[in-house]
Amino acid sequence: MSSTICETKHPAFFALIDGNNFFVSCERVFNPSLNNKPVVVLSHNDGCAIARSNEAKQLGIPMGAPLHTFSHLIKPHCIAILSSNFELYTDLSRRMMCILKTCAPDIEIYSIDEAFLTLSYLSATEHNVFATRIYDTILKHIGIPTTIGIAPTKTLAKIANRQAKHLSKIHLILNTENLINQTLRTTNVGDVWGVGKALTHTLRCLGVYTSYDLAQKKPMWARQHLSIMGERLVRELQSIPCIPRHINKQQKSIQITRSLRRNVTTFNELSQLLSAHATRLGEKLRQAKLTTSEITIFCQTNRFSKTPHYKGEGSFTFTEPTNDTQTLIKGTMHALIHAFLDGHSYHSTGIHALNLTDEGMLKQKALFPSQLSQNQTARKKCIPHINSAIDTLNKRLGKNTIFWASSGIQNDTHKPAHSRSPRYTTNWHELAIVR
DNA sequence: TCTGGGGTCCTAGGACCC
DNA sequence: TCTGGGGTCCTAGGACCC
Repeated sequence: MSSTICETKHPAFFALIDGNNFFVSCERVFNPSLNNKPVVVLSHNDGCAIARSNEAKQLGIPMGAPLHTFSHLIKPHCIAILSSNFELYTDLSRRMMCILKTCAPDIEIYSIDEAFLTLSYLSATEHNVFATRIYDTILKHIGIPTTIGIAPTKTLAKIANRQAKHLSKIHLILNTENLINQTLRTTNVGDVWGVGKALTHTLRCLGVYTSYDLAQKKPMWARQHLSIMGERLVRELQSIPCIPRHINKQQKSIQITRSLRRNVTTFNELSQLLSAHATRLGEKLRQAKLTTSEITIFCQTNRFSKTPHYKGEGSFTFTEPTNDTQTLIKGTMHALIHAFLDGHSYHSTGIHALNLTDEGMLKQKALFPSQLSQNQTARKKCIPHINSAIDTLNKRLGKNTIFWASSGIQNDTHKPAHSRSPRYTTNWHELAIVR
């Protein structure tokens, strides 16, 4: 798609493009038999619904619903239940964003299925054609249907996008005061981006029910009653952009958490699970070229169980920032000693890496370097190569081709019950076969 | 039986300093 | 009896997002 970038700046408009029911749409790209059928994609461990087709939404299956709360609908309505396939979704997302990058010079990827484009180089009369072309291009090249909302601020673009979906339209452009007000009047304040349950309650107590009501408030009123977030919201609803662009912001934390298919009670089992988490953390850090200097881990019992809830936490600070798997595992084990309490039945575990810094910083000498023997120094130099070799092998030959013995040989705590679709676009062994 | 995972931002309040 | 005050920094936890 070629769009001329004009020298003359038009008043800024924002476009929000998102993939409809993204994970379901990704599944349908390679499995057309899922079209026009209720489809639900489940979270890790098949716990609850994280994506639903429109047909599944019409059956009343809410976002985040635990599988057992709608399992009675599966057979009578022939609902297709799929385990999540994040490798496929991430790859199709990357492809979708690549197309968007060719559509506009200024793109801000907001999530796996959403991106904002700044349209300051287009005149208002061009928005309609622009949105239609984006929709057509992504559908043709990726196979994902999208919805596009265009408005003077990001918050209004979100509202436009939401309203377009309600009206079963491909796009909605809010470019006049009348249109904006009309849309705000029919949008509950709780449906505004940034307004959650707590804020909805507060706003209702203050007599604010629709987003139009909120847009009528003075920014100072919002600051007094709702803090700086509220003021920002009011201004955005009044067509004054004030959500800053996030440019190349470095990631601040990485976490890996999992709930388990069966509870575990022993230190040994927990240590194996957390060792696997630490291994995954190492992979993620190295992939992002980051290091961490502090980790916290937790192990907790089932929040929904009637028995008293226990959450054990422990942390570990490294003498110097690291992304070495073995070092991360050692730190994790130290932290677990603090967190583990015998006598509990643990249901979920996690590791959280903080104080992330650029990998390049590793090259800086520590202020008080530890005295290492010649052997230790030689080993230290080998560490990045060992990690890199393991990462390459696991990437090429499959996850866990090589793994640390501390993670245990058999692990039946994560296995999903439903089937994951093939990784059509990222794994040679799982390519689609044309007959 | 069965209730996700990975992030960011903001604020209140404690610790600490002078 | 009356036990400073103003500032900064850090952190835990809440709220929110997809």
